[in-house]
Parts: sequence; structure tokens; C-alpha cells
Amino acid sequence: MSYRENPRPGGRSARVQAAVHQSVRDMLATMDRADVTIPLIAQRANVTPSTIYRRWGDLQELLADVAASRLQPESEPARIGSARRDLEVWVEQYADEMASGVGRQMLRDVLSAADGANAERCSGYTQHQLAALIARAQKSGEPFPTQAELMDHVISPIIYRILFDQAPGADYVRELIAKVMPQS
Amino acid sequence: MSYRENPRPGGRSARVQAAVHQSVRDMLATMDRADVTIPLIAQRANVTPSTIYRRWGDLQELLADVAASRLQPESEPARIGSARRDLEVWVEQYADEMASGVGRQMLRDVLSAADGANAERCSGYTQHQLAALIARAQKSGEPFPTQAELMDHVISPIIYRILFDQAPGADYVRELIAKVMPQS
DNA sequence: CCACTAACGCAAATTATTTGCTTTTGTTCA
DNA sequence: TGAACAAAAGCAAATAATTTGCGTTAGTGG
Repeated sequence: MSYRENPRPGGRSARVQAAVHQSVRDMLATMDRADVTIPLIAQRANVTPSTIYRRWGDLQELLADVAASRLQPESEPARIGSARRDLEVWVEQYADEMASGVGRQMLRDVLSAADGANAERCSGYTQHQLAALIARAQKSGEPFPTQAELMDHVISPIIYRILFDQAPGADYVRELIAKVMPQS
Repeated sequence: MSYRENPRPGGRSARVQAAVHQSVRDMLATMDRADVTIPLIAQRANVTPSTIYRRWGDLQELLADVAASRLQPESEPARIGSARRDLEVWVEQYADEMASGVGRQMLRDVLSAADGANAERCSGYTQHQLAALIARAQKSGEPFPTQAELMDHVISPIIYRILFDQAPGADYVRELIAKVMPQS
């Protein structure tokens, strides 16, 4: 049986993973990304390079794994007022995070890995947050866009701009939301 | 003066670039992507590895450059009938190309390079094609979405799905277009 | 507690990348 | 045209990263 797939909290495998992830985060925060190499990561994490190579394959996969972990939201969308307002606030924060230097880089890391699993993971996180907002609107009976509408017409344009162009502004985000709100 | 930025057609710099690009395309077509290395590319292109390193920096940059070149459209969108029909046909073909294994990989290559110039290049190509369709509609007086609407609500969702999820189908594409067409 | 095995460490072998220096090639100007 | 110049390429040595075989350690299940 594999220790890696679902490693138990205190196990050696989990400790190594935590140390390596931490090491990567530290290094990305303090040094130029081009200087972040597997031997250096290994040294800081007190493991052998071969451990990392065997476990993640290459730097891209490791960075994608770390980035996807960091993109996992820690909490539910904040409760401000109406479901629409909550949505606006959440999306604005989402857009800001993704458009920042770090966010942008994490997006790229996640997408550039050969294994697409981490990209799906990220998209899943976003959908999960949206689902929470939708459930909230349903409970209070407010009209609200569907998840597909939000993904296609709010999230997608934001991410596209970040990836290919420039950062989207706050008013741009609000316009996108206004467009998908029903019976406006 | 630099030979590289705007190399003259017959010059040495252009010959090297062509040979390297061709070599990359051949190798990507025939072998596993993980086995495509700079020394191998150099050998096949009859140049020394250091030439490639000096010129492109690393494999990711080279792949991004080649991918962006391949994503450059060779011709204007086909003229089928109405502007709307032309748009539908063009977008469907665009979506198919991007969703294919090769297209997907080219997208990733373009996005994973540290230098974002090639990503902008790609987005620029798309906008250029759309501009042609818009001009056509204007000339014939047909109602038509703006470029921003097309980028945000047709292109972006397609690319997002390709990058994070699965391939979009032909009917999905037509629905996206139906949604942005004015006075439907 | 013992047997089992996945994951790790170590070190040698291989392969990729960097770099200083030389040579080639194309450009410019007299 | 043809010399002077500059950019890019070649070559080879030095460095760094990656792979791999084998022994060891540490969780797992009986």
C-alpha cells in the first residue's frame, strides 16, 4: 500500500511532504523563481533530491502541487448582506488574488504541469465556493445565476484576462456580475 | 544592432531560428514530449546547444515561442454566409483546434513560459481574427457582438474549459454565441 | 513482536546547462 | 568593393541537475 495517496497525518510521508511544501513556499517568497531548484529545495527541507524526484517527478509537478494547495480556500465566502453582494465581494477578492503576482504565478504553475490533475483541483475549489453562494441564495429565495453561468461568464473572463492580458479591475468584475444576474 | 529582433529573411539568424523551430515541431510530432530536450533539438537542427540556450534561455521559452508561432492563423475566417454563421464556423474550428491534444499542449506551452509575451501574442491573433469578422458584419449591416463581448463570453469560457476541465462540444459553442448575439 | 514493503538516503553515472573564448557571418560606411 | 565592426554561432571545459541501483529506515498488518 502506498503511503503517499492519503498519507496518515503523523507519518513519515506526510512529514516529508510538509517540509518540502514549506520549503518551496519559503523559497518562492524570498528568492527569484529561476533560482528555485530541486537540489536547493531538498537541502532546505532536509531531504535528498532523489526523494523529490521520485515523488514528484520534476520541478513543474512539484510547483503545481504546491500552487494547487495554496489555491485551496481556507474558508467559505464571507457573509456581507444579500447573496449578490456576497458574490460581488467574493469575486472581487478572487480576482485580486489571482491577478496578483503570486496568484498569477500559481495559476501558471498549476497549468504548466504535464499532469492536469492540479488544474482540475483548482477549478473544483472555485466551483465549490460558488456552490456555497448559490445555496445561500436559494435558501433566502434570491434570484441568482447558475453555477455554469458564473463559471462561463464571470470566472472564465477574469482568468483569461489574467493569463493572456492584464489584470481586471473591480468595476470590470461588477459589470460581469451584473450581466449574469437574472431579472436585472 | 540585433539580428534576432526582426531578422532578415535570408540571414543566418533566421536560418537558425527556422531550423530550430522545425526541429521542435518534428520532435513534438514524433516523440514523447518528456524526451524533447535542448541537446536533442540542437542536434537535429544542426546547431550547438549553447546557441539555443543563449537565444531562448530554456526549453520552456523555446516551446512557448514555437507554440505561439503555430497558433498564428494562416488565413482570415472563411466566408460561408451570414456574419453570424461565419462566426459560428470560425469559433467551432478554433475550439476544436485548441481542445485537441496538440492545441492544448500549445496553450500550456505558451502560458508556462516566464515571459508572457507569447501569451499576449496568441490573444492578439484571436482578437485580430474576431476583428475581421466584426468588420465584415459592419460592412453588411448585420447586428453583431463587440470584440470585448466575444472575448469575454465566447473565447474565455472555451479556453477556461480546455485549460481546467474538458473539451467544449460544438453545441456548447453555439449556445455561447447565441447568448452574445444582439436582438436575438 | 515479526514479516513485509513503501518510501527514503546515499553515491555513482549520466545528462543538461553555463560560460569563456574563438570563429563565422552579416552590416555599415568609406 | 572591401575593411572595420558587431552580433550571433561554435567549441570545449566547468558546473549543476537528473537518474538509477542498492542498502536502510520506518510505518503497516498479521
